[in-house]
Amino acid sequence: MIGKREAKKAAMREKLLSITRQHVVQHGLANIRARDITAEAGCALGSLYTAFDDLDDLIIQVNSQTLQELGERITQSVQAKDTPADVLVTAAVAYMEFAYENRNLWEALFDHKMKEGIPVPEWHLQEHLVLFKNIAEPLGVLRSDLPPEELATQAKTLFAAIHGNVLLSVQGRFIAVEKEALKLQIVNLTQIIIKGMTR
Amino acid sequence: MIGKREAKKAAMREKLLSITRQHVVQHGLANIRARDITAEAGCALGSLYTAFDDLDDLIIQVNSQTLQELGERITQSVQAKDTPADVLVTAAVAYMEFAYENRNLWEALFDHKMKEGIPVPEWHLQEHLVLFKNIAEPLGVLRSDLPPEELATQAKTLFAAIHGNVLLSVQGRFIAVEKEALKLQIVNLTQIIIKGMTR
DNA sequence: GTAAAAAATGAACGCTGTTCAAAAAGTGAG
DNA sequence: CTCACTTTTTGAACAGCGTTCATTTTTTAC
Repeated sequence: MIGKREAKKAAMREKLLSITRQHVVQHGLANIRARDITAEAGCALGSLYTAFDDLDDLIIQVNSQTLQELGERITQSVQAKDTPADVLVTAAVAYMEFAYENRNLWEALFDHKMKEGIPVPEWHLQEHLVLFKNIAEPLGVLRSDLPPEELATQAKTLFAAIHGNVLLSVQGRFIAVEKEALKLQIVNLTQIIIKGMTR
Repeated sequence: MIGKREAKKAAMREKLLSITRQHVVQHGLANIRARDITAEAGCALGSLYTAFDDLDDLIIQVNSQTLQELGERITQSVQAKDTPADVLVTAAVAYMEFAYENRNLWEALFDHKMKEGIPVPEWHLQEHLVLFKNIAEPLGVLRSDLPPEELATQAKTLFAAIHGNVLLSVQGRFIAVEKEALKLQIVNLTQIIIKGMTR
């Protein structure tokens, strides 16, 4: 009976993680409580701290999952597209749709702040790069004249522009909250920027 | 000696407000504590709750001030500009510079969340409209063919695109943190979108 | 079977925003 | 000025939070 400890520990981590994820989905990041999570998991309050460093750690794990799913969703959406412009518009729409359909998970990605002085672990920062993964390449096809560094900057600019629109819309700030209206807006903006960038 | 009560109450509000504002400037929204504010004001903890409804109310007052200053800054920056494109680029740069030079105040505008179930007061939502005030008009000159409603949508899209870039940069997410680099990026993006929108 | 190692437990700690009974201060009439 | 009344100030108290830690329980290896 070797490895029973590790198995139980891994099972506990998984249980706490999935419960936390579901809690974020249903009640949002702001309503995550250590006591709620452990109560629902049927374990003691302290067990959370043998499975994870602290709540920040636990939430980062949730966000890590979300980023992976988001990345897969975007990658999958651009599979059948052939023109670079098509890829970019499709990726932007996929991003927007994911945010809209998984509002609380998506908001947690950007609302979560580490406690004072503790930096976000490097491996998790790296995970955020999936957000550009599908942008830099098609943009490179459109602008083969640009040096890689400049291309990366433009890709980030494009992403940030789309992100800003999705953000203000999902938050219900100023912008239309309706999904279809936002989709049109995102397609419109993406095309505008592509045209502007490839002139 | 009439109105001494009102005067003291107003003075207390002003004192707590300015101290809170300074605290946000120096330590950020996340580090605002009722006990710190009242201690620095030299009054009892409970006094905060006769001057303001709660911490959310106090923070909204700070944000209200910030929005007013931000609005004035943008309005002032576009005074001498004559072409619509010039106005838009200048306003975008002014927005970015304000965010950069008043990072904590600016972040508080978008980081602050009301407690569960309590909506942001309508008058404060209205204050956010200063952010477009200087966008819709010059855009209307460039696109006199568009109906007002469509124009408003485009203005919001433009603002959100710029906002997204400023946000990710100020947060140090992905994008360049250097001020001059961001400025170039903002000018570039704004021009791209103007071109794309006025084709 | 037994001793060492790891994990689970939940009471306790320190901090938070908010409340509220009591004390203090301001107000207006006589 | 005095006195009743109203409003504000006060800070102890409360409920809730994340986190810690001595104690107990479980797992491991011999």
